Amino acid sequence: MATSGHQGRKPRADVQRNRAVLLETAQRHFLRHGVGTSLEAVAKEAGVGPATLYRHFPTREALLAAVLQTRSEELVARQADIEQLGDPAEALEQWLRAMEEYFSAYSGLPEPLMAAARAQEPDGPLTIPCDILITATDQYVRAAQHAGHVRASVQGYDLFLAACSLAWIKGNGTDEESLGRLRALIASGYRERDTQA
Amino acid sequence: MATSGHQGRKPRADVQRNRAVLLETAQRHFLRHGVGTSLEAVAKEAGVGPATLYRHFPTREALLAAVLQTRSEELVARQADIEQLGDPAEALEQWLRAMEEYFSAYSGLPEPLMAAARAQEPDGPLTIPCDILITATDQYVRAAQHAGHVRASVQGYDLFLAACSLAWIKGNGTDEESLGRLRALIASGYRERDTQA
DNA sequence: CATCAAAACGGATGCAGCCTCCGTATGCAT
DNA sequence: ATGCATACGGAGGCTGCATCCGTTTTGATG
Repeated sequence: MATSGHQGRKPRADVQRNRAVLLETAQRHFLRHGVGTSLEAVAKEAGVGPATLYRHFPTREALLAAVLQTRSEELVARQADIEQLGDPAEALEQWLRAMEEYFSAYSGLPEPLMAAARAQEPDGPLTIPCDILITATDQYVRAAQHAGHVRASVQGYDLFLAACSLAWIKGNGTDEESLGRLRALIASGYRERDTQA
Repeated sequence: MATSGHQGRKPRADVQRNRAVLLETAQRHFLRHGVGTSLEAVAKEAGVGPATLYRHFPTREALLAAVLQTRSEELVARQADIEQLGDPAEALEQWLRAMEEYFSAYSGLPEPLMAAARAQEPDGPLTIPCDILITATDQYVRAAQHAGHVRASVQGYDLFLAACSLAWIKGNGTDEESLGRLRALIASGYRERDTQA
């Protein structure tokens, strides 16, 4: 699959190789140092000059989007699992957890996500992926609402924001205990009160 | 009052003047460009060299703490108002709003606050102020719990985190509508369910 | 296999911001 | 008025970002 389709031209060999090694190196650096890591360092460790990195990925956001692309497969896989259980409330909960973990992959990731989420026109490389996630969340929310498990006032976007926030908090070093309590607090905030088990 | 007390030495005149103008200039720059603003620019506009700024405030965090110090008076004033109303639930809610607005004063403020909040030893200039806020929040929470308005599992620290998150979200440009919904969601998350209002 | 043009590479470079060193100027006590 | 401690601030080293341009690599063609 990769970039998919057949372009008008055939891609050169080293281009693909450089792109691949850049992506892998960037992912490791993002993991270790957060998304704010030095792009020069990434280029150097990838064995290419800075210009090559910028040629492949014009902005830090573009590089980030490309790295996330590979990770998003996990999320899709999770979606398959989630949709197999019939309970919409449980599905929503698991989906939110999946998103939160996805957002927590690299420290500093929530910031650009938030920036992309509020962008109206798809000007940034992250805008489309974000919109997809928000839309997906909204569907889970609606399903749970239809089943009477989630309050009517809640929107998918709200819970996307909540997941982003949780990831942000986690990324800033908060202990798992407090994080768990906050997660529970949010859950009991969006759940319908008169749930008859 | 100022730095309070009587030191072993007497402070020089220009020192105090520089400190004052630096604080005022920094506040304006923080307001306009966020807490990540260029410190060199602050120094230049304050009419002093970079070294002077760093001598007065060794780190960005120190400068930030000093700037916040002046702002914290508003918060104290709010506390007086809040404690006058007898309803603990209402008091907690207003306190959380006050904190959120305080945290939203400058864009980028929540990050260092979070960093300071989890620090064990008071190594950072923001650690003490943060602990004060957390303790205060905990008192409001306990009062509301005692009155049966807030779930027993909730801790002050949790709501401090929540306020921080809301400020962070607001600072990242989210519209007031979504923000309001999320705020309501959190509120109905920490409130006790069987409130016989 | 030799040749060639397009495409990609990467070092060099300019810029901005951080932070520190050290010679100089300033303020305060005497 | 003098002297000394104290504070000042420009210069400079460092890191990271982003771009330009001479050189190299690649793959297509004869």
